Amino acid sequence: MKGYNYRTTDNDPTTTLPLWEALVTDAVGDVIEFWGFKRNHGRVWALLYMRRQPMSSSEIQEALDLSKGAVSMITRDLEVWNVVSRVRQATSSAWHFVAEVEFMQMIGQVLEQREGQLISRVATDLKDAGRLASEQEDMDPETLERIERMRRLAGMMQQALEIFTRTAQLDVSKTRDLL
Amino acid sequence: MKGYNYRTTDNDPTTTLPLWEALVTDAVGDVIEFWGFKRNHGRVWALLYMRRQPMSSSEIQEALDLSKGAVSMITRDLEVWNVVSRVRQATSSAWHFVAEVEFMQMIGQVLEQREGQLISRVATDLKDAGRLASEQEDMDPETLERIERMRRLAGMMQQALEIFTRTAQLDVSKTRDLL
DNA sequence: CACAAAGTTCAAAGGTTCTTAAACTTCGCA
DNA sequence: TGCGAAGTTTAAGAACCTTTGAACTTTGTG
Repeated sequence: MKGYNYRTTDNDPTTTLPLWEALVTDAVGDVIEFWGFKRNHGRVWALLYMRRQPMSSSEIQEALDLSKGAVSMITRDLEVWNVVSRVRQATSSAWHFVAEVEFMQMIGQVLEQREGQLISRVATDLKDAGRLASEQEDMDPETLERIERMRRLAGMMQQALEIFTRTAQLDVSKTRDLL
Repeated sequence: MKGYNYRTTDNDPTTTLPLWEALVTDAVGDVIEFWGFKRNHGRVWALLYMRRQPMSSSEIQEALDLSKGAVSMITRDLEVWNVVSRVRQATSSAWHFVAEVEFMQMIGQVLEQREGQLISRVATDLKDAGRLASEQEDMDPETLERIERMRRLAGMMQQALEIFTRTAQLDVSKTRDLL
């Protein structure tokens, strides 16, 4: 269990997260990491989601033990993905952040575009390979067929992933009131 | 475009793959890497799938420019996942490898188990977090509700991934004759 | 405008994962 | 059994990704 950061028994001068909050932020961090994002993207989102109160960069930094630079980069990513937004607080001149709730939707979108790029590159490469192979003399026609099959395999993966992302978003909208 | 390894114009003494084969193996390598496997798992499988002929370790090693140890480890993984099998050739005392065709199925299985472990760990952690939080005095009941919601979020992801893997396998069986 | 606080950037450090190469083990065969 | 070839293991290090920290830029305020 790596990276856990909880209040120790001694009276630590730095403000650390209570264990239950650390468990939640790290759990979300692990899930999001599985989907190819950074662990800290999930940790920051989860923290903001739990504390309704908008939090400043320095509060996030302290709570999750990150550097100033890391908080800046992570919040920018989350903002671009529309899962966090930046608000002004009357009491302070610094920006504060709040969590949006379309988390699954965001995962779906980002996966879909990452995967779209990949698949189109793969499709081009396999098309090129097929063309080059067929120009070859003494080329086994079965080999050409096998290249074609791999192309279909790639297409199938794309379809399957699309189904996944669509399902994820459906599930979310079905339970929108829950999140 | 990283890692491409194709025949250059000069007459290279080492036996390299013709460009079209390199395109195919690398394309499959990229796809498989996206799913969290190693690029070389995909490259080896694709090579074996294209050449029907069973290939020895040293042939694979030379064709894809891998080390002896790498070929040993990669073929072991592929064998464990049942996408490659080891056969004896009359002409040689060395093991030879052939590709099985249940490639999507394998991806689904491995993802499902990896993801199963993750989700069950996350579920426990969130349950613990909820328990600890509720033991806290002056705990906001909305916060408890939010932890509960994240637990459902994790469950939804599990479901969505299950749907994905099931769909992938369905797609495969629907087109079994194709691959 | 000037200063301080907030926010951003990026080279370098720190981690993690992958690959290699050499030592080691196993296998097949005479 | 003994030898060479085949196959496996693993420690070292290469490659890759993330995070840090310090310099730099921007913003807000007196």
